[in-house]
This record gives sequence, structure tokens and C-alpha cells, in this order.
Amino acid sequence: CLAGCSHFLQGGQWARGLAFPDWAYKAESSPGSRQIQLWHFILELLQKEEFRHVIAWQQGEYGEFVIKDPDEVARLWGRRKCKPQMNYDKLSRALRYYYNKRILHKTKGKRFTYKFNFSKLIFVNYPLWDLRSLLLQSPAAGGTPSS
DNA sequence: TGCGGAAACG
DNA sequence: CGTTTCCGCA
Repeated sequence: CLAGCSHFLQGGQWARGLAFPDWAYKAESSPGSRQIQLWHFILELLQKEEFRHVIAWQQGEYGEFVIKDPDEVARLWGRRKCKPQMNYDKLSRALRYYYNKRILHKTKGKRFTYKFNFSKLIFVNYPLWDLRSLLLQSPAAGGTPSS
């Protein structure tokens, strides 16, 4: 697991420029380290081309993504959190807890498809310069996130 | 497949 | 608090 967590420890300076810096994984006020959150991790996978066959943005719907390989996403998540027994059943339960928090909601009828509530979540958690690089990843984002 | 209660954990 | 684990239900 240490090997699997190495890129987490070195911080988020991979990908073009300013994608996800270290502070994105920490609470605003608490100085101590904080474990990565699932939606951070999902965003992280979504952002990297090498995981497009595993998870990807859904064309057309803004903020919507499809988990193409649930077992693999669960395996990756389990490795990151040092939880070898992780599976999609458990991971999806964690995703369901996001419904009430308005971080995510399910796209009904579409298999393994969820949607981020960008307006509620991202805009308050990310500064504008960081938000832009994030939204560029979404195919439905026409370049201008209208306030 | 997807949901949400319940208990447990760090 | 944010999951992880387990489960009954639809």
C-alpha cells in the first residue's frame, strides 16, 4: 500500500499545471493532515486520461460521469485507502452518502452513472483559477462556467 | 443494480 | 465526521 500511496504523499502536482495541489486534500482550517475523500479521488481519476476506460465524463450532461469498470475503481480506491477488501458495493454506499450532502446524485436509469453537483460543491471549495482547470475536463463545459 | 438503516471504526 | 462493513429490501 505504501507504494500505492506514494503519489498521494508527494502531492498533486501531476497533470498539467495547477490541477489538484496539496491543500485540496486538507481542511481549510485544520493544520494537520487529512485523509483523501472519495469525491476527491473520483475527480482525480476523472482528470487523468489513463483512467478513461475505467471512469469517464458522460458526454452531454454537465458533471455527469460513468463508472465503466466498477471493480477496478473499487480496487483503486481500496488501494489508496489501504482497504484491500473494498468493492463496488461498499464504494457505492459511500457515494450514496453524498446524496444528502448534495455532493452527488444518481442519474436514474443510467447504469453506474452519477452526477456531481458542481454548483453546490466545487464553487465553494475551489478558487477560480483551480476551478477552470477542473471544468476543462468536462466535455459539456463550454469553457465559460456561468457564475 | 440500487437504496438506505444500522453499527463500527479511526 | 467520512467512510467501511453488512444487510434486508425492491
